[in-house]
Amino acid sequence: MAVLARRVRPDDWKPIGVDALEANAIKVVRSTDNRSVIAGPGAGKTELLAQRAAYLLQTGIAPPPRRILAISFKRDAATNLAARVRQRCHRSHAGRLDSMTFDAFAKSLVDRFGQALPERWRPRPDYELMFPNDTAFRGFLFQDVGTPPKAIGSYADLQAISIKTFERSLLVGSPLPVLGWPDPTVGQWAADRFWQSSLHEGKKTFLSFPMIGRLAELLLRVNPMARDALRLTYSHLFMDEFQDTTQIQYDLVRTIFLGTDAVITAVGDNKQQIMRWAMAMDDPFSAFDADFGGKRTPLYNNYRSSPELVRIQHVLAQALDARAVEPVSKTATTIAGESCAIWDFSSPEIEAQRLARFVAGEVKAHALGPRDFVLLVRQKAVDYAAVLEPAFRAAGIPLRNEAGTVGAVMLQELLAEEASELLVKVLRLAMTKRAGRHWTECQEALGALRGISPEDEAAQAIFARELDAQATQLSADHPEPPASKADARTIVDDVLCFVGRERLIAVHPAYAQGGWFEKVVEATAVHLHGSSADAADWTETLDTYEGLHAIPLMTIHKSKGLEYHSVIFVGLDDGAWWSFAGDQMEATAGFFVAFTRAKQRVVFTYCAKRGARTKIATLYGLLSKAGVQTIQIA
DNA sequence: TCGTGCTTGGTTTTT
DNA sequence: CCAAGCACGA
Repeated sequence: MAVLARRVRPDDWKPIGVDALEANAIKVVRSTDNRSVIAGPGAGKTELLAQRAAYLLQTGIAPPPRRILAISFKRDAATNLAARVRQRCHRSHAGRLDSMTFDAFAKSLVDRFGQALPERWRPRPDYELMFPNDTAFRGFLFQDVGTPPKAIGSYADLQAISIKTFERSLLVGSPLPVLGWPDPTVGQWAADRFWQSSLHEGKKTFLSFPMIGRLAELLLRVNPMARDALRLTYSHLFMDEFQDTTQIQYDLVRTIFLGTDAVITAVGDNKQQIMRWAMAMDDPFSAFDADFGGKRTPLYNNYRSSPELVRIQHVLAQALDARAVEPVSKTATTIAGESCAIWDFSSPEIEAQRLARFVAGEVKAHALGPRDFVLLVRQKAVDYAAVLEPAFRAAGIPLRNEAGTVGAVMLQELLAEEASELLVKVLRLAMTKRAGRHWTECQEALGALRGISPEDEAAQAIFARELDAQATQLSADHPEPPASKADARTIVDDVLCFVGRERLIAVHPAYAQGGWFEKVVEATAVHLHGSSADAADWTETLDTYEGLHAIPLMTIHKSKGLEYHSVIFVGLDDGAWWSFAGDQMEATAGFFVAFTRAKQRVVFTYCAKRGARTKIATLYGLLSKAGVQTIQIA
């Protein structure tokens, strides 16, 4: 018998798990109208959405059986929000939040209703995903597309179309015309050829995510039943990282929710818009305010960074938005000395050695872990890793390139994969002592996969016994960490056998596509073997696997949404920032993102051997304006 | 086969 | 901006 969650009266509702929210945050949490929340880094945007979800669900303002749809741009953001709501709410409440990425949402619509599309736009039910690159589009435009009919245009007209224009404007730039383009230009004719051949002319239908987004919008436009089903389902919509919204995503939301009773909350930060290359709209907040009557509600607190860092951040923020308001830091300074400095080194080798010694010293002196630090670079993390890694190893701190690849998968991506997470959970349970915490985690994760209800105590007890037996068997079969790659693969296969390959694939649609599952499984084996190399036992192997004691190295893009005690940005020079002149705003936004990851300290390093600092003088100018000093290190 | 000079990619999300 | 890869001529 399920325990029912008690409903709270709106007046009695209090934020959960936080001391206080600022006035505007409370207003948004309790809002009954559409809001655009523009707030800087560390303002607690995700926390705000989690609190609002709790408020709507616990007070019944989102009345059952209606649900909340939370749309994020990245997978980890979607998972993160769902996890926070689960922490704060009863299962029966948290279960009425659908937190997913835009792409997952659009794909679910095409999978559910796609067969109701008019024939010319209907994908085959067994369609496959494609990730076309410039080469694919070039091949299509210069070869496969053929010659346009005379009345439409010439081959030369066709050649005049740039790849970017074709990919972004013609193919998916605007909503699809139900009956096709009535009087097509050459570009529209070519786009239609691409659509038709992708949909109907191959052995299978192949669709990219932007194409899926456009099909989802079309199917809701022509199929009012499907559209009304969604409108009925969702009483509230959240949109995270709204500054990164593309026209495709925006059009889809507009088709579903414009003119309905759904209450929309969009949160984001224009100053962190570093995804313009991925077709993010110029100013999605203004479009939202105009179309949906969104009411701007800024947040003024910064819960992440020290007052000194917030002061410097504001100097950078003003370069991105002249009207930016300086946030109020809610975090105390805990370090002695400068919060920010530029360190000027004579060679990359000396730089590596000094940085390693610095981090090792700080870790020792101030009870910090390697994970409190991050090494950020603009690009080419492998090249930096090659120089930094030996120095950090010598100082007793392993360095890990999060953007590095194991097998065919990027490390950061692999660790977020369900297959990899389950592997670690099962191995921790089976191979390490005092596995109490791992026991609960394992039982929850595997139980969910098997569809065992947490309330069904009898089934849980039977499953617990099976889990115990399997864990004992695993540790008997593999008492030591793998000595070879083949060994590692056997262990991974044994664990998957127990977890249930089919179950895993059934729950995660991505694993049914192409060869992704096999790639992930192979990568886990490769990484498991690699992690056992210098490890004395299973605990050390699994710690290394998860990178628990390693300092992370990553690009600015990968660091978005993360936070660290100390940020060390390596390579503030023209070389790394080659694209600065091309799009100053986007580059400065990247600089801002890097800076704002830090809670207490930011160090920039420079080395003349890597390049000059004339092209990015503006960035140095901003730091100097904020009073940041350059220190020569001999 | 080698040197020269030109083009291109790098930062990258999504099942 | 700079490194790598390519085409082309000697």
